[in-house]
Amino acid sequence: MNEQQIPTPTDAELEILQALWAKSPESVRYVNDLINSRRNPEQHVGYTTTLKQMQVMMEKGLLTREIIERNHLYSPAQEQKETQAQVVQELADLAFEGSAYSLVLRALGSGQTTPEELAKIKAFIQEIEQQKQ
Amino acid sequence: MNEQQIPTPTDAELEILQALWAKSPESVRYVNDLINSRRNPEQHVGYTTTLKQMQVMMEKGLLTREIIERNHLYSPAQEQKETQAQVVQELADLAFEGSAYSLVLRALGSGQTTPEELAKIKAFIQEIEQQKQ
DNA sequence: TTGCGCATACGATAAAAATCGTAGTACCTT
DNA sequence: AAGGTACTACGATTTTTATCGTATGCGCAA
Repeated sequence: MNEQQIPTPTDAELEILQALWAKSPESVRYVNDLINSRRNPEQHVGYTTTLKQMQVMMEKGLLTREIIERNHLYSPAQEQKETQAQVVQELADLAFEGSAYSLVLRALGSGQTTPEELAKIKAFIQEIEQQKQ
Repeated sequence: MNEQQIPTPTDAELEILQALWAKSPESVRYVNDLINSRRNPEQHVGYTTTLKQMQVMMEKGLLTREIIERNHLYSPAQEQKETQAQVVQELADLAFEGSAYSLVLRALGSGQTTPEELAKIKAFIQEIEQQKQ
């Protein structure tokens, strides 16, 4: 029986997860540095803030931890794609009447995607269509 | 000069916007009823909660208001598609390293889209590709 | 004309999320 | 052995978001 029920991450938690998706297991120091390297200096976040955040995420079941040489190394408890699917679904519910379809249209419509990416998306759709038969 | 700088809506605010995208201008009563009709009774939200929320949204510039026969009717200050593009971008930044492309792949990958929708998405991509030439 | 129903205003509170300060501990360096 | 450095634990605070209670005003029906 799957009794987990992992909550969907908050914004700050997603930022941390993103760091760990890039590389894990990793230390709080690594995560904190990476996050701050992506922010402008005015909104740097303190080390203990990230630490506390990650401790809370452990309790929530969002992260796992291993202790190596008295250092704590964290990893995401879920696969990246699972979490991503979860947050996309949440946004779809909140702003697109639950329709992943209209979310996709909007994402494509804002012109951020390159021609190569468009081609890959088409190819991906083909794949799905094949499978479904 | 466009001096607006409208903040991106919170979750509760998106719920309200969704109601007004369906029909506007409309009253607080309408919005509150619609929201509650989509929730299970345990988490119904009080009328004054929605009212207050919408008043705050006015101040933030998310809604506009007109007074007709001493009733207040609200409308979204932005087009639906603008706001939607905004929140998609935000989610992309937060969970997809800023890439709308990988967000789209994930949305498509979770199998919520029907064959018809897939076809329409392909068609839409064609359109974009035409335009770009 | 009285009072009920329905509306808005708005301060207060509650709940959730994010940030930080301080203390404690271990290791290394001198 | 003492001091510096780097780590974790954890309570407390701040900030943001969400919810609500109470006061107040207006129109309509009895």
